[in-house]
Amino acid sequence: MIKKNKVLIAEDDPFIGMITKECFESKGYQVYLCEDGKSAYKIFINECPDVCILDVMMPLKDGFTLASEIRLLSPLVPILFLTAKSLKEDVIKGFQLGADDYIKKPFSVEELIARVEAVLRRIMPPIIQEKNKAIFQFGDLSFDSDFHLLRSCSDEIKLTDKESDILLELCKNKNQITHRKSLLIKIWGDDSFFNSRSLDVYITKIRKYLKQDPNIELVTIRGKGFKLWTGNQKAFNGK
Amino acid sequence: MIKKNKVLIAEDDPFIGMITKECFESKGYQVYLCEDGKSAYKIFINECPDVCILDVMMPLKDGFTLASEIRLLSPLVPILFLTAKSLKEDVIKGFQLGADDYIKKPFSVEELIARVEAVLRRIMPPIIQEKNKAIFQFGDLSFDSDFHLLRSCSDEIKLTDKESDILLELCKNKNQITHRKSLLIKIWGDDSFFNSRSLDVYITKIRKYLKQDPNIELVTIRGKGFKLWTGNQKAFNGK
DNA sequence: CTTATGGGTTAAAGAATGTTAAGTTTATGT
DNA sequence: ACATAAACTTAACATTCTTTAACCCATAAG
Repeated sequence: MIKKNKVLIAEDDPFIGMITKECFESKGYQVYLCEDGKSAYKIFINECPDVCILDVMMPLKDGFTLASEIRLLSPLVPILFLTAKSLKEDVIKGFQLGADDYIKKPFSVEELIARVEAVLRRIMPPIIQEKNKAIFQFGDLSFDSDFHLLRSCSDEIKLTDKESDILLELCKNKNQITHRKSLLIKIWGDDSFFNSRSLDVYITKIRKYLKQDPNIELVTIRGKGFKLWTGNQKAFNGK
Repeated sequence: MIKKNKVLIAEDDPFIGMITKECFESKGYQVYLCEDGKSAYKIFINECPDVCILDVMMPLKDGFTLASEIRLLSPLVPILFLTAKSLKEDVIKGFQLGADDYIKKPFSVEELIARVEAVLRRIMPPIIQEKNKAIFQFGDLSFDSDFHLLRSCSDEIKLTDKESDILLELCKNKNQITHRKSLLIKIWGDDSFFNSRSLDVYITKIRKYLKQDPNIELVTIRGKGFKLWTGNQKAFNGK
């Protein structure tokens, strides 16, 4: 399981705070929301967030002061200011305090998230981006999508790129439908006639591999797509 | 002697370009200014700037296209967009292309510089490690790119220039993909058919050298490029 | 029951890459 | 400047992966 990134949001406008929190949560972040600088500082100490989004004008302790205190504790944690103050001098001051971005209100939450992710992308070791360690288990088989390996108790098959890409999509939707069109777009970029036939060829190949475990079925849903079905749900002897 | 940071500025408005250039120069940067996307690409290849500031709407090649071409060549160089297009969709698109910032016109040059420096501050340590570091370690091997030496505990191989150049690029992107096209352009200057075959020959040679350590793999990513993979990632001890 | 359509399967063609060796160029020592 | 070895490129052939083609069957609609 991938560790959630923690975001500290210090914003005294409850409406903006709530909306922002929800959007970040829907993207899979762990959000810590507070409405003043002092409690933000406490949260920072307790939670060690991966990124801080600070309003500049806040009760008890303003964002600039808070940022400089945070910088003392952690010289590297990303800080983004979020503020209505758009004077050039304020922006410059924000960056001098070691900020990574300075976003003027009103702002779009999508843009804020894009900016946060731009910073995170910068500081995350590339390994983490690249390898999200995706190993799927179904029936007696396990599929390591990073290494394109399909393992059974008895042996191990190296899949080709396309085979692996397609199986990955199917795994992501295990026991649910994977739409033909969405597969085509994700793997080939468009859903032309030939690519569609190509997909069928790969489905045949993948079925051949999956034959190893008779409990696994790659079901066709005519006119819609495919479903990777791991029938034997019941034989779940508590692990 | 501190090396000047090189800034590529692609901006078709001569007035904005000039002002910006002068400001960066006064701050001690080496500036490469051009007014269209095609010449920007050429400058990028020749000069390997430390940061790129790209206008989105430019003659001959737009900033988004240019950015994606640059990303192929260099997955890490910071890119900042500079544009009058402030639609939310455009901003998001910019960040999706791997941009580090997206600045809407009109802007203050001081703010631009502050933003560039915020990004440079972020990446400086790794850049220095990656760019100027002459010695790479992976597995049981170490590669000294200055002296073209590949060492293992037992012996030492002297690589030829091309072998070394290619291995250096692969090392810079250790555990990440190195695109075939980017290698061809960086090493040969163009990606013709014959150079491409030549590259394959070198890959074979390098693989032979790397065989000394079974944990190191030079994986091919069909249709994309290669990845120097050093198996022993040893966990990621959090923190 | 008939037909059009979507899908299954296999084989062959095509494209990308791997490998080795034979040419060609470049650098080096004399 | 010359011979020579090393470095590099081109060629040829092998292998692997992907796409196209051909033919078949199953199912839903009329």
